[in-house]
Amino acid sequence: MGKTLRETGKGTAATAKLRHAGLRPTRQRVELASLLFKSCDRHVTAENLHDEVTGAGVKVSLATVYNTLHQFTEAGLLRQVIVDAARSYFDTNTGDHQHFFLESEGMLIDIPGETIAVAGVPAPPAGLSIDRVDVVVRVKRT
Amino acid sequence: MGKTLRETGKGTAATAKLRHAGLRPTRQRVELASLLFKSCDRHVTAENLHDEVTGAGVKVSLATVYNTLHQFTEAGLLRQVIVDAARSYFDTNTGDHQHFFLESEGMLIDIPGETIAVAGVPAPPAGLSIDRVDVVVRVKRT
DNA sequence: TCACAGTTTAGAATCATTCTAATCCCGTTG
DNA sequence: CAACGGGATTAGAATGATTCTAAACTGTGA
Repeated sequence: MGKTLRETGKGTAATAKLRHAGLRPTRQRVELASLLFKSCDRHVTAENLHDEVTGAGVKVSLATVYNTLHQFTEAGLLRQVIVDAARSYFDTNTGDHQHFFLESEGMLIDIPGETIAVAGVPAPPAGLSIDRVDVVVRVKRT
Repeated sequence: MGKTLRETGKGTAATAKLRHAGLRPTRQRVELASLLFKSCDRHVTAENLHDEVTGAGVKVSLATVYNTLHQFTEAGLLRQVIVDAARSYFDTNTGDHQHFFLESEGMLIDIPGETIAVAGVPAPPAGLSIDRVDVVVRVKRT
């Protein structure tokens, strides 16, 4: 206990990632980035991540978690997934892919980008261009 | 002014639709159903529909609009569309189809069901079955 | 080390939506 | 046709996620 960032090695990777993204590596951002990017393909909500970081004994306000999630998203480190009217999810996988969504448990599962093919998307109405195509496979317990 | 439901002919169609759905045709529900199903392929939010019915000089509370939208959805008369974290949309087209969504203006546009083909959806994890596949084509002004 | 612009934060504020409990009214019964 | 009973409506409070505000704090370049 009482280990510093340097001692745990937490800082290095996360700090570099933040600097690359043009974000000042503050204690809170480094802490959150460490949690988010330690493992791959994570799906978190603000509340969710706040509990996690708090549970790890680190003091970060919920407002900062919201701010940080949005900043990471703008910086291209995260992607926001809209599948539930009740809350927003953030996905550490920013590449081309889709999702299974189990609403009853708020669970998201990645589907690799090459797996699903969407054909026949019509040209959008005049004056509009396609930003991206989202596919959500809604599932339920059998 | 001062026309009754019978005189305007509003009641008949909407009333029948409500009865079929097993919903008691109250003044508010008939009024809302008339607005919703007068034209095809409408996309409304609760606030949205409340303004419309209020603007038409009919007094319906926002709570009732919410209740009614959910009841209509459960009865299969409407379908809820989740594309925006900020609010819920309800679609009078309950058939198989997808959407263009212009977030900046909260505008939804139907894409007929046969138009888009989604191939390669993997089998869901054990214990889960597919409920439905939603495709949202997010567009922006050019 | 200093200063300052960018950050964090507690708490208030906001927004959509839901809940509550009282009142109302549709449809049936007598 | 009036009474009744249970579903429906409603105003207003409550909720829950998210955002805002204004003050306190902290990386970072000089």
